[in-house]
Amino acid sequence: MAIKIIDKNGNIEEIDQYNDKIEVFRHTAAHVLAQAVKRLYKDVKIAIGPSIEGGFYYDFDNLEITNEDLEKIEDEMKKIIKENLKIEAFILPREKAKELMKDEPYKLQLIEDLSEESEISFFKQGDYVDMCVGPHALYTKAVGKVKLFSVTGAYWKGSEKNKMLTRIYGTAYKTSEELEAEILRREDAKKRDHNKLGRELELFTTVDVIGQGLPLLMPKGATVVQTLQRFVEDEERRRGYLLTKTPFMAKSDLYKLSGHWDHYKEGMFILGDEEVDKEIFALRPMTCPFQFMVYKAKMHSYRELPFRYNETSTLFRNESSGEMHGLTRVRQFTLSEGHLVVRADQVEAEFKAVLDLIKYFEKCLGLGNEFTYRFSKWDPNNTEKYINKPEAWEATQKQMKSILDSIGLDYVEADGEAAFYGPKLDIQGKNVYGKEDTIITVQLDFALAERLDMTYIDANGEKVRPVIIHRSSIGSYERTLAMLIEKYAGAFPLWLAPVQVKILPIADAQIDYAKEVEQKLIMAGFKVEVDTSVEKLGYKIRQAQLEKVPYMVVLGQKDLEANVVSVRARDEGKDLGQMSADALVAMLESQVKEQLKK
RNA sequence: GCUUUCAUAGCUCAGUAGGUAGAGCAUUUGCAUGGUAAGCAAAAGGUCACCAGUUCGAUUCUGGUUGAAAGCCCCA
Repeated sequence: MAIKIIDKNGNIEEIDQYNDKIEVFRHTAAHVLAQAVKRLYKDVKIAIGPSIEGGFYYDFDNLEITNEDLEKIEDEMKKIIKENLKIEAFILPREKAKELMKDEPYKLQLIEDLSEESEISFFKQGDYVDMCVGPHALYTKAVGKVKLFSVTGAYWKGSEKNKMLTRIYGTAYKTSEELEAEILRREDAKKRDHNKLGRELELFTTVDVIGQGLPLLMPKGATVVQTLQRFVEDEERRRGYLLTKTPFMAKSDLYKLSGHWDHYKEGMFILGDEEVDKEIFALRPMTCPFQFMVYKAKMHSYRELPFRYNETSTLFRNESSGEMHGLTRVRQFTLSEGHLVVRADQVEAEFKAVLDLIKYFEKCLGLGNEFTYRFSKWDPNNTEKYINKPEAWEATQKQMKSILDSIGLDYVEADGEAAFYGPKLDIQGKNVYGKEDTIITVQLDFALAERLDMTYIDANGEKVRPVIIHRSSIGSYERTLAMLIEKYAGAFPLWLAPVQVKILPIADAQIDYAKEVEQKLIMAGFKVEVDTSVEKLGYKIRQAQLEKVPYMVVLGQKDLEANVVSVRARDEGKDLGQMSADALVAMLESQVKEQLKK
């Protein structure tokens, strides 16, 4: 059955499928929400209410409610939908529009932002009129089933300088089955949330008296990070990287040289008081200037370049208090951070090699499909935030774009997301709730070599400025761990699992044998635990499953006598039967090898 | 930093309309148990996040601090 929608000029279109224009119905749902709020609360001012991925929201001023009130508003929305109000579109000239919206200060501001000659469109449903470009459903019944999720604050026009409004989030679907499925999906996402699951699996914890944004990796979490770190450092060495270990802090002089003092001071932990102390220090928020000093410690010939420095680098950033979240937004984190000092003619090849390394890590972690690419450019109007050299920005961005295009990378462009010294390729990951974070970044830097007076001697004996590529290969270990927890719902692939094999002796008589098998697996490099409790086997298996251990080894009298082990795999709950301990080691080794295949 | 909500045992939560608190799971002990998804019993465990105020008395009311959740603004 066709559903009708109406645009701002009053044209009516018939569509077959609700889902083809789902954003239209959700946008209309936002209007229904505003209408419901207006009916229930006097003196509320409306701001804007668009459809967004997965739903819609509407912003209000002068509305003080809590989550408990949402049910009441939802009921009013259902009533409006049931009333099946007809939606009418009309257009007014600017002055008339202002007259109509005289009691809606936010709408008036929006009118002010529009050009003088523009005509302004309105949509009306019953007693409610909203200024809006549409289109909308022709009748409120077409909105379908609605659900409100939360009430939060949001700045007017997205600027912290403006007033904070009250935002209500919700969603709409054609049928209640689809709506129920979405609610279930959201509940399921909660179960994978690294901030919950990571604590349950004893990967990390936080402590009030230690502070916000300072998670503690517990033995299991630390083991996963250690596995990752060894893997990254070994692979980088194979690819010609040179390891550095540089200080976690420096005098302010260093950051003044690099420009971080001017551009990033707010984000740094500063030790000492500029007014009082002769010398003040700051914990490092990036490794760049430290590794540059390693380069500068001696003269370099053009023949030596490129230099590829990497460091498993602990960084400190003084994030504002409302930002901290689990392992994804913290004040201290460890980044696989590297800087390549290259000649201009090497930029392209080195940039591509960095991407190749990143792709390899993505593959081994199984995160390839989770990522999207963002080409982050500067904002020429924001000279506060960026080094103000328009020609250099244009040239560097052009070069980066051509490299990205030449390897056929699928990316989106974003203005105003660059580093202060150059454009970035950001590799973005999404958490279980759809929120995006930068996981890995590669940056082309035209500025810092000059600021820090870095040079090499070219074939003519002249001093020349190198180009610098800033790069991470796996991102911050904390944030990557969070991605992995959510991707695998805690059931890590064998090579990453903090406990790879759990040995379950059936009775005390097999404990010595269990220790023997454990020793064999440990010597082969595997992470093993023996369950020495006196519980029944079924109970032990249940525990191992809750811990999401990849392999369980059951040892009973029969196994001991035959000198074999009975193996169960976590995945698909497969029973692999009896095998010798050596065969088990061989099986595990080949599986790890397969998982890390180039 | 801002808006809203919140903080009771290791975890999940109940409770006290102001008189210092309870359950399930986990832990410990005893008993039971050689074989595939939670055996039975007992014990232990809490300055009810912290600091003030009101009160004869505060875990409960008020204010502040710290920490947590969702979102905004920022950001790897």
